[in-house]
Amino acid sequence: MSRDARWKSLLELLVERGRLEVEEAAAELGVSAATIRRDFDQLAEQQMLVRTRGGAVVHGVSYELPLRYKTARRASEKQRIAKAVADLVAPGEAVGLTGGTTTTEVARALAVRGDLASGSPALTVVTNALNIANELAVRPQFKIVVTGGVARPQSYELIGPLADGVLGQITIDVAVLGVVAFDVTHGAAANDEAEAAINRLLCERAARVVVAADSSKLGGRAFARICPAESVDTLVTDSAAGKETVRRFEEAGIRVLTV
Amino acid sequence: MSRDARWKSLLELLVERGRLEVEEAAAELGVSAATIRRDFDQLAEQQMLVRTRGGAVVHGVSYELPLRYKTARRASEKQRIAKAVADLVAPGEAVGLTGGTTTTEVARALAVRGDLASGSPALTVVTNALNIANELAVRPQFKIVVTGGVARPQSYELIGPLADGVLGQITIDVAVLGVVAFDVTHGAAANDEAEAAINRLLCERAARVVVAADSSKLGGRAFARICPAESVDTLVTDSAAGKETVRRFEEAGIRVLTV
DNA sequence: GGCCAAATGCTTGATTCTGCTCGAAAATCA
DNA sequence: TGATTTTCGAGCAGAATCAAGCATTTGGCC
Repeated sequence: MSRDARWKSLLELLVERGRLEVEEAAAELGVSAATIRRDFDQLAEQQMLVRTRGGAVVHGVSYELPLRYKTARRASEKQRIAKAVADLVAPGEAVGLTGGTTTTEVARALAVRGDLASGSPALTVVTNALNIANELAVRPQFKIVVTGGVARPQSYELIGPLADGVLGQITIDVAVLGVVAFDVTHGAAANDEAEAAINRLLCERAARVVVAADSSKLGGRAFARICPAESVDTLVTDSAAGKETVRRFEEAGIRVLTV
Repeated sequence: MSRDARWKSLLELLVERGRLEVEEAAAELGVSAATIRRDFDQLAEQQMLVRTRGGAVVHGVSYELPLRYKTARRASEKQRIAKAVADLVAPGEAVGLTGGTTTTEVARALAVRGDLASGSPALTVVTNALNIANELAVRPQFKIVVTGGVARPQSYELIGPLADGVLGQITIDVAVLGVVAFDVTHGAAANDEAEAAINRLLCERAARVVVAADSSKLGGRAFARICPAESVDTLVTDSAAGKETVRRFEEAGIRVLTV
């Protein structure tokens, strides 16, 4: 197991449990305790965790936010969804991407789309997600516009009033929303109200709104509402979505793509 | 199999799996490990992936932040300079970082500064460099403010009027400039006029201005001027800087640190 | 066909990583 | 306080990986 994979696993276990012992981690990952100690020391040097005698604890008091670091769940569904979303974008358009694992996959799918390969800015991408901007920045076929703002703690999303100001100055063709819940009556929702506010603004500036959500997100609710279902034009989800669920979305006037 | 086809396959496999090992890829494509290593190196140079020992990972998901990046020229000078610059920042301050390899090292040096370890936002970092924001975003000890704007082609710097608007709303304690040339009479300069404009704005919002430049940058000129030498409070450079050069900066009222 | 440049594969010396051992320091318990 | 146990840190050897150089092959071009 490479060091990258080991570090990733260690951080995952750590945010999940809050604290991790050397021997415990060594047994779990199948490496020696000495290696784990070295890993802990190196991660501690980078302030990714705090060493304790015999183990390590998460840095600071943030016992929350496990999701960003989890190995993406439902990876293959997400990739299929991402591919389908990418195909909804025409060359030359301006597309807005919110943060999240699904939208990150959309960004990657856009990056490998052959018909965008050449031509100067074949696509304009507007995003408040640092990781997406960072991945696409060096590709010559993209023009990347970043909203600015304050990074949400331990996350890659930019939020806050600074971002609002920038978004007010642009319009886009299609907004792709990564959501934590999407329902006909409750609409699309995010975990954080500031995040939801940015996403809402992005929707308002867009001619078309696409929600990318695997089937586990459908029909649920979450704390911060982004927009009502009527604002959404297209939903892309996986084929595990129930027939009844799909029908209700379609009755609400939303085009549903299942992949 | 041609190199193009090989690169295409490698990137496809990489996007699909997230990470790829040298031997694994060599076996899969039927070429030698040396070729794969060269391919990985070349693709990494183009920022299409991130090299790790024994393999490569998708660009953007690596935790191996400061370790693999030893490839930059004058790496050790840059790291010493970066360390010294980081020590000029007091806990709780707001520091502005422009783009560039030297300032990226400053960001990494700040990340490993022990006295910032705890306390909520121990440091506020304002930057227009996507790579810096991305690296620091997950550290709980930093509050990251991104200027927004359009990514400069093939680079990580955000530029343009959108960034101006955001910078106008904030002030910072210390601005760290990465420059391509710095001279007593010609001032500090960058390669690109839009980049210089952002850097200038950052200076104007700062109480203190620090220029981080290795000795090869001193005494030269470059296309786009950022600010006159009088605007700079401190210059941090390496000990290879000529005595006469240093003296002239000091006579201009600039504090010079050589490391 | 002959030539040149680029790409590929192989070898070698150096670097890095990992696991193990041993003495020292720290924590626990009596 | 003192004894015991656990953990740490450093050093070392083996294995894996890397970088560089060199020979061979491939492919284009005249």
